[in-house]
Amino acid sequence: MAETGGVRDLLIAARREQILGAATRVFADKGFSRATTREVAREAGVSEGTIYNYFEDKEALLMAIMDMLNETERRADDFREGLATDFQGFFEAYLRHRMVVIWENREIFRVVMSEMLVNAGLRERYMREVVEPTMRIGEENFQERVRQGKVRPTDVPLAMRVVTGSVLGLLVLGLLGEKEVASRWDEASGVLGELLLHGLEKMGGDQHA
Amino acid sequence: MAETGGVRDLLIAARREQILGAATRVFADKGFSRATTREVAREAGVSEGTIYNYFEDKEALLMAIMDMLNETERRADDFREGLATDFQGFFEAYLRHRMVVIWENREIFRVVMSEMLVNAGLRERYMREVVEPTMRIGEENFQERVRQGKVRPTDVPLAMRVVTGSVLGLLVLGLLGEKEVASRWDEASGVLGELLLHGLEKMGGDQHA
Amino acid sequence: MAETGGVRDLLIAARREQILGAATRVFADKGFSRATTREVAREAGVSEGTIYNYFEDKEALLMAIMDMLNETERRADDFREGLATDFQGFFEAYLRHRMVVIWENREIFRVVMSEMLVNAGLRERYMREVVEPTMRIGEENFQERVRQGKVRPTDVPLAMRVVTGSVLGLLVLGLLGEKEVASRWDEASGVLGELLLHGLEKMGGDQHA
Amino acid sequence: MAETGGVRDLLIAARREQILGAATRVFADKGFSRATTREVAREAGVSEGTIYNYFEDKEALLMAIMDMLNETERRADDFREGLATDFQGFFEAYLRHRMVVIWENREIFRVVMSEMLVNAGLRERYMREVVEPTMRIGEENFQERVRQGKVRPTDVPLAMRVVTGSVLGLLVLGLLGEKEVASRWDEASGVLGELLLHGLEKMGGDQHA
DNA sequence: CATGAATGAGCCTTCATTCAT
DNA sequence: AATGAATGAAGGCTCATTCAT
Repeated sequence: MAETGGVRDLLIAARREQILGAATRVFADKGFSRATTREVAREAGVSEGTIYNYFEDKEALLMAIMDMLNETERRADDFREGLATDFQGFFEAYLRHRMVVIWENREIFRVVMSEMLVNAGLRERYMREVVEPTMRIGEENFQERVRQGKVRPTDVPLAMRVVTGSVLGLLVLGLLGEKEVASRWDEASGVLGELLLHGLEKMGGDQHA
Repeated sequence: MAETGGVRDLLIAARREQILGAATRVFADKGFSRATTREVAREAGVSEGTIYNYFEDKEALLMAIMDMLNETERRADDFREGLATDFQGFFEAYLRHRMVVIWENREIFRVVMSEMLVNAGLRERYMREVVEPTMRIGEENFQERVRQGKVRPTDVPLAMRVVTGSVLGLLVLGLLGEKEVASRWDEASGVLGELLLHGLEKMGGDQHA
Repeated sequence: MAETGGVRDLLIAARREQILGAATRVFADKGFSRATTREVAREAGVSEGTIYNYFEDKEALLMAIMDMLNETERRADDFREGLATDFQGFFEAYLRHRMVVIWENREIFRVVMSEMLVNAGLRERYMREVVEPTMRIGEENFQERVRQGKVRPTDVPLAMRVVTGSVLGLLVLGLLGEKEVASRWDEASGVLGELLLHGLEKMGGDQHA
Repeated sequence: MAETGGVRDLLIAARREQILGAATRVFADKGFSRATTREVAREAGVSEGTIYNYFEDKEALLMAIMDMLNETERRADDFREGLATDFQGFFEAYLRHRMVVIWENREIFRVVMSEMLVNAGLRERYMREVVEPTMRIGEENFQERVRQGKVRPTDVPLAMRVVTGSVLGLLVLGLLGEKEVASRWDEASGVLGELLLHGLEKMGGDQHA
């Protein structure tokens, strides 16, 4: 009986995933509001009624998609641990990892970001649950690096936002279909790391002159 | 008679602006699809029917908002001209200017970006009309700077996207309500410029060690 | 002053006709309900507001068109007078005349008939003002012919309807675009007269056997 | 399972009929354009949305009503077969039958005819699908009768239109509410047959004199 | 649990009519 | 008298949600 329940739970979870995946695809294609439950159902291969056995309403689908994104972020953050020594190495590896994970989940980002931009409630929830914790941890790390003298003394909070934002901005460019970014995503993290670490300007000299 | 026509044209243009402003506010608040023409009309202080005397349909409102953004971008680009000498000075001034303009038009960006993320047609039009031309000009500029030896030799196309993306990403963070970015936008361009020019890493070397 | 008034009246009448003609064309093309006052105005070469200086509302346009048809019928009826002698000659001439007049006004019939079929009020008014008087006069004429022994004794009221109906039916066929009827309308009155006077059946013959 | 499907199909067909009947009544009463889907729904005893589960749009209701009429005509035409001998008997029986069928479906005719008069597309479809085939068959029949010497040599195409038109005209008179025709429809076919077969004119000849 | 027909609230849009110029 | 911008009521249609099977 317990095992039957276990199997059933697995089936239920699988069905949920199936519907959620379909919803992500349809929402990404049409946008949340323009997407219809009918099309989500067709894409998932179930009837419209079935969706309501797994989700309270259409909005709950969006929330569940957002939760997937939170999961992703949280897992990605685990990466930060145990990387105490080499700053440049850490930074580049971190960027690379984050960008890989983000790109894999880009369609989820697409849906969630599109809605967040025009939905204050969603936005606040995302900021509170995802961005703020991430920022706080990042800032601490950052501050520590400054204290260690590894990083140029700067406005840590804003620098943190610049780094985060530059990754986010590349993602957005990619989601908008920018061809260079979309086709060379893997290389982009290297260039981004290089710029953020060493800057554009050529060493040795001619600046300010 | 000519003046009457002139006055009339002004009134018509003003009415158009009035409706377009209202649409921008409502769309930014609710999102394009959730926004109703009724609410746009109320916000604009006209009747619903009047909207349709100035715009073909609801989608045309979105397109007109997008056109405002195109205008903005085009005017901002004029800035690039006549700045041939000091790279660092040019770059910082350019960033500052772009960021001011972008932030002033942030609600327009909010609406357009939200829709573009999930509307392929809009996206392609924006890429073709705004992003690609901007990128092309920027790349040429960039390339020239590299040739002049002012800028570290790098992957110019991707570096260009990184710079563009970092501005875009800060904007998105601000639009998402990130408090640091939103409240210190003016300072952000300085930090961004510093990072992009000189990098995070402290000079004189302990990297890799 | 009186003459100025006369000239003015003529201008007013001409403008009325202009609008009414435009309305007839547009209504005939789209149907009363689908036609818009805007299109009537454009077709008439006036502004929408002007229509309302000449007609109470859109329905009044329809009523005025119907009145044109009443006029037509009344004038056509004058024909009946002073034709007392030869039945066959009278009948054929009458048919020919009626059919010419009807065909000339077919677009008016098109509009009015289409609306009457689904508008009880209009229908009743038309029956009362046009059909019933016509029928009454026709029946009297008919009855007299029977009394004179010129016409086969028959059910005069129904025979009257059959004659009227056969003309009406040809008109409807023509309005529906039946090519034979539409292209050979002038010949149709002859064939109709022949059939109604002498019948299809060959004389001297094998009927009933 | 098969039977369940059968029952479901029957229910679906019944629901379709229910909506179509309601649409016919409402359209006949108000005209297609003035009729509202809301009123059709109320008349059918379903919700407005349900209409759209069975018909593409409001126009599809009209088309389906027209199809009912096509069906009717096609079934009525079957009558023509196997009636080879007595012309007068055939003709009278044919008229009687056609008129009964037409009168039974008069409200369908009302709706369709009203729209056809002012809708070229509908008109052409009806001419092509219904009138032209009917005319062709009728003409052949007619021609054969002439060849057999049963029918006075005449302009067969136009004579065919006269016969068809006279039935159509009586229908229109009836639809317009002409009391004699409406209340004595059954007798009308007899009078019509008599007139079309033998004509109005008294035999034994005072014609032309 | 799955289904999909039924529902009806609500949206975009049209258009007859008004009225200030 | 002519104009045409403004109005807002009303209609066709969509779609999230419910529920009987």
